[in-house]
Amino acid sequence: MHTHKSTLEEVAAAAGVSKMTASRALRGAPDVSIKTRDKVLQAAERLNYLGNRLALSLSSQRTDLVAVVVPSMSNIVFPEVLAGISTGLEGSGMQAVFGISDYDVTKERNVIRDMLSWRPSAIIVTGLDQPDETVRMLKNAAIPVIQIMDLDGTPIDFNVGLSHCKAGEEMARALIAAGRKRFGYIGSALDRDLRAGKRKAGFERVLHENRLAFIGQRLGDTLSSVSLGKYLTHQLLSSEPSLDCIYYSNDDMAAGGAFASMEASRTDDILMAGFNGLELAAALPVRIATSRSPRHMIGEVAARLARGSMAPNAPSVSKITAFVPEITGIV
Amino acid sequence: MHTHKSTLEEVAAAAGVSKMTASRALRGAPDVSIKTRDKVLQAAERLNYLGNRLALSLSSQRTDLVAVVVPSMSNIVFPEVLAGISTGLEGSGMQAVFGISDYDVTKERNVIRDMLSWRPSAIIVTGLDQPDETVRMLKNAAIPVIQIMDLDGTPIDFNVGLSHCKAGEEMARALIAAGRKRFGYIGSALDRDLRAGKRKAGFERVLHENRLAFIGQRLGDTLSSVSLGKYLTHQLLSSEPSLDCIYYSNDDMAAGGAFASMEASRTDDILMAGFNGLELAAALPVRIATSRSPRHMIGEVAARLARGSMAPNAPSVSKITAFVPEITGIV
DNA sequence: CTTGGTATCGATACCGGTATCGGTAACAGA
DNA sequence: TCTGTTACCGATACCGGTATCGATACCAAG
Repeated sequence: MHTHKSTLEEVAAAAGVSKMTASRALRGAPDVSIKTRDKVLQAAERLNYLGNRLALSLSSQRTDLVAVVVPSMSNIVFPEVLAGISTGLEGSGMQAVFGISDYDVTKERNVIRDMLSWRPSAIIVTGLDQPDETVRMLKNAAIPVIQIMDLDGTPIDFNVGLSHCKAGEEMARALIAAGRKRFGYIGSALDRDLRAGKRKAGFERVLHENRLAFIGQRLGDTLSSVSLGKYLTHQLLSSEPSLDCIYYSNDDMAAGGAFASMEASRTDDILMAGFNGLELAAALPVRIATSRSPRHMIGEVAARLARGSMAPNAPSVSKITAFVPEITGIV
Repeated sequence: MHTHKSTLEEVAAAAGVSKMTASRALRGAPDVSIKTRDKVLQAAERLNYLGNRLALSLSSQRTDLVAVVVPSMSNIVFPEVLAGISTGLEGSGMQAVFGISDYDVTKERNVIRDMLSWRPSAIIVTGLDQPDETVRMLKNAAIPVIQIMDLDGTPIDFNVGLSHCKAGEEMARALIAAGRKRFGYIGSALDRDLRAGKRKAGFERVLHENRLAFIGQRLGDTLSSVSLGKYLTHQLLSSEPSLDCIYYSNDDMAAGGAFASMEASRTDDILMAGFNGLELAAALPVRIATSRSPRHMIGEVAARLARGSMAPNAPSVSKITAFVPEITGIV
């Protein structure tokens, strides 16, 4: 199409030195005189030389690539984790490569396999509920495996996140302490979003401890969304008007619930509770309860672990980094 | 850490054949007997063999990598584009690699350079306002360059998106036709988000054509968010109570505006207009106007172009794919 | 029995860099 | 003058695959 991609060999020839010397000069390695270095740099500039990381990585046996597998890109949660990873990797010379699993274990396995074949220096995956085969593959890769978001399970190497079970429990406790008594639940596709399921289970456990239970619930089968939350809330409110609190699978759904409560003029006697602590939640005209999950921070910590694993004198980092979500929005 | 990564050579040895034959067997290439193929496959299975794409790509001179550079991950727009790219690439054997530029041209240049050094088969970048140096680099890469989101400018190779100038113009025309007369504007960091600036410019042009102008405006200097939109709207409404319509840099900001209008009990006499057509916008308890941008579709089309560029018999695709955003929410 | 075609496989040369080690020149000290 | 360092540079062997071409075996046809 356009011009020709120049190689190190050509740069070396143009500078009148050997390939090896050119390589050293461009990398700023020692054993190169100033004069030679300048000659090479100029030649590289002139030829628009752009290194070839394939060759570099193959030769040096390190890719400085961090593979990242997340289940979805359709709500803001995982993109924020990715942003966190991106910041955390900044200045390290490492590159993140992302893959999406669509909450599908088979797809996840394939994505992970594809990523591993690039021989990344570390891999970050979401959750720790991978099937045995996937775990075997990950262990076999002989690189640090960083499992994020979830803490409820047995990690392979590193684990950064929070306990969704506990998050659900704490939210239930806080709501009960605030005097709520008649609970409903609204969620979507819990068979796929395992973490939402764990939150619900934790919530329900505490309800039972207090001789309570969900009076009514609605489960959607599509991806979570504000509209879905709103729609299901209207349904639930009309069939169970006595509810004074609804727990949602996440903040998107809860925001929809808040809108529904406004439309039904129920904002004063019912409280919606979600999960994530989205920016949106704080701006809503009606207060909703939520657990703030440190998404960006989880990404940053995961990135730091990936970087650390490259450092020769890796300080002994803790294998598990646990965050405790702060609950807000309960009057 | 764990086990040893096995190579093709080892698989070949274990199967009692040459490296070359093993390679052919694993790729399903011809010239391999069924019996030999099975032997190799079994050996590979036994050794947990995982191909090495670095070596593969270096040797075959094609990476099947699609580099993608987006400015941000902190609102849902670009993640949805990435999701679109991901779906569009599915089944093609191509892998997307993402980079974030943070709306910073210098950072964008660096990210692009880093990505190009992986020798991707195509590159997708956001917008067509790259500085000359970056354009030169992109052209020099000798791969198809796909510029997305924006149409207002001169593309390098391919262009998929919509005209933000026109989007602004059309929105203004629609709002004026609906009887709105006293306009305000609320945005944020327009020096960085060039497309939002173009929409504003288009909007303003039409206002002028109709002997109108923004009566008041507020510009934030942080990233756009619902809270920021709400905050600035409260400010603007109190200083310019006569407004009957506010144009926002995007839907996040406009949603914040909608919340502010509710809190100020102004929902009946003022209309908020945004851009993107977010899912959230449709669920809001108060209607806002918006232009629906086909984010997922843009990603899919871009991915298709990236795939097509690999096909030997590339059908002559149009260099420019233009979308016209549909305007909704105007009563 | 020779010839020719087909099926199957392997040897060798890359791809574009880096690691390693050895060589040369210049300069210091004995 | 001889020897030992140090600074600088290049030849060679990889890294782990694929492309290419040639070799071998087998079978049918002449």
